[in-house]
Amino acid sequence: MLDIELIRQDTEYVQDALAVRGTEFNIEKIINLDKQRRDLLKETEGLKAKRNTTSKNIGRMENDEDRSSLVADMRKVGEKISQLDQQVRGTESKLNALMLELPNIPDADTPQGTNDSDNVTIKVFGKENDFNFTPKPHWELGSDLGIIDFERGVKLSGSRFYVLNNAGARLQRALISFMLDLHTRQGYSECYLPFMVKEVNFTTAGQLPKFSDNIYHDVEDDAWFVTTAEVPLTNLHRDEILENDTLPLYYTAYTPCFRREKVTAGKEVRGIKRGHQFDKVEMYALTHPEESYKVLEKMLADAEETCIKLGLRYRVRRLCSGDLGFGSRITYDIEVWAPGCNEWLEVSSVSNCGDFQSRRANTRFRPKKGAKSKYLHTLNGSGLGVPRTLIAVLENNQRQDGTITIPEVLRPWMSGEDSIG
RNA sequence: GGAGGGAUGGCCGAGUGGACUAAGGCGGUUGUCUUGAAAACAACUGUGGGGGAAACCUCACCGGGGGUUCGAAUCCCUCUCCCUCCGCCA
Repeated sequence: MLDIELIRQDTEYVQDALAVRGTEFNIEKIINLDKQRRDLLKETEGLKAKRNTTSKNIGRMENDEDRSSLVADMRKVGEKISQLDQQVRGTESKLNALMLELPNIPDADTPQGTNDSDNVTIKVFGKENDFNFTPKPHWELGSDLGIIDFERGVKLSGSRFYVLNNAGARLQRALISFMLDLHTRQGYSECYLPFMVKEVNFTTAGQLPKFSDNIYHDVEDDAWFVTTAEVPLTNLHRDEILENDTLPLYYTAYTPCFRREKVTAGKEVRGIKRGHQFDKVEMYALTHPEESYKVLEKMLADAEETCIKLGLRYRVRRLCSGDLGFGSRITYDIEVWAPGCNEWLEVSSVSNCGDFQSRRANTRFRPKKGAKSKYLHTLNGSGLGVPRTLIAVLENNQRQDGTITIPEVLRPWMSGEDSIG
């Protein structure tokens, strides 16, 4: 959510700043509703003040005649008030609905562009693996080794679901444990979250109202399946005022992620790259406004370290304005190289949302004892998406005979074994 | 799923239609006293919105929403959550 005061006072700036996202937004309508709201408030509150003092006087009055005449007057005032209140409510809900549809203002450092081809690669780390054979894609490796079962996944749940067996299942669990332990050492506190949350959590995090098509939910119980741990984490401190010295707060959490993505079958969804259910370890931070850019760099470095420790070749890209997420001001993507699929796979998105989510969530901090509370900044970053990391681990560590070398850092969770197959 | 009991400020807790401008206590902040601290005493001590250059004025908020009334923490309806008991259950 943007600051209505900013929109009011610097309308042109907001209009221009949002335009770089490539969509038009009706700021003027918001300005008008805001004006209308304040005018109505002035009127209705004046009447309420009058009624309050008069009602107090009525309680003290002895003279029945004066009394009943005032009561009659106030009855009329009351009718006018409830009429105006209704108008206020109507105006506010219209205004709020429009405000919720405005995305965040991209940071000055976010490059302008229209789609992912305009994203800017700022770093490539690691050398290309020197295979003296043609590396296989993971769907071949996985099927041959009996660790990924696509057919039975489809039997159970339909297309884009799979079953992991034996070393495949263990390797995924190893990755999750490795990531959580690493992030804990990096200063994040681990938490286990509900995988179903109420609708309001999605609005707060900025996934609703815009992305309702992508979320699985049960209407009867107001239970919405998380699309990312970012959603519950954004709401962990909803409606709270945090003490100054508790910031920054760092969290890490593993959750499955459920997404009703409507991507047509084909190269984009081959293998385990894009399922309706996938695991992810998330990093999240709540910070002072003036610290969020420093924390953004820390979180990027922390996500990179995950790739480095796993021995994966990766690149870092800065997303352009047209590819930027709804709530983000600035985002780095990390992509790892998968030699079997022959492509870069996005395994992490690290974003600074500024106060966009904290306004929606009403999460504030108090800069000093007795001072006015302020909205804090929130950041999120994957650390990392598990299936794609698994793909990269399998494809990069394959040997000519189809077996896999298990990366050293994962062996503690693989009973010390050094290979699969 | 059934029956009953609850929800009041940072915390405890009083409050059944008009002085609630929410008692009292605890906690917190500041001050007096003190070499310093403790104790004692005193004052202050919620959130958000609107107006205003500011001082300040004003509105709303006693779990959420709606209603009755000139006037609601208080009465009515409804929802949520918590507790106790019964049933069911991995």
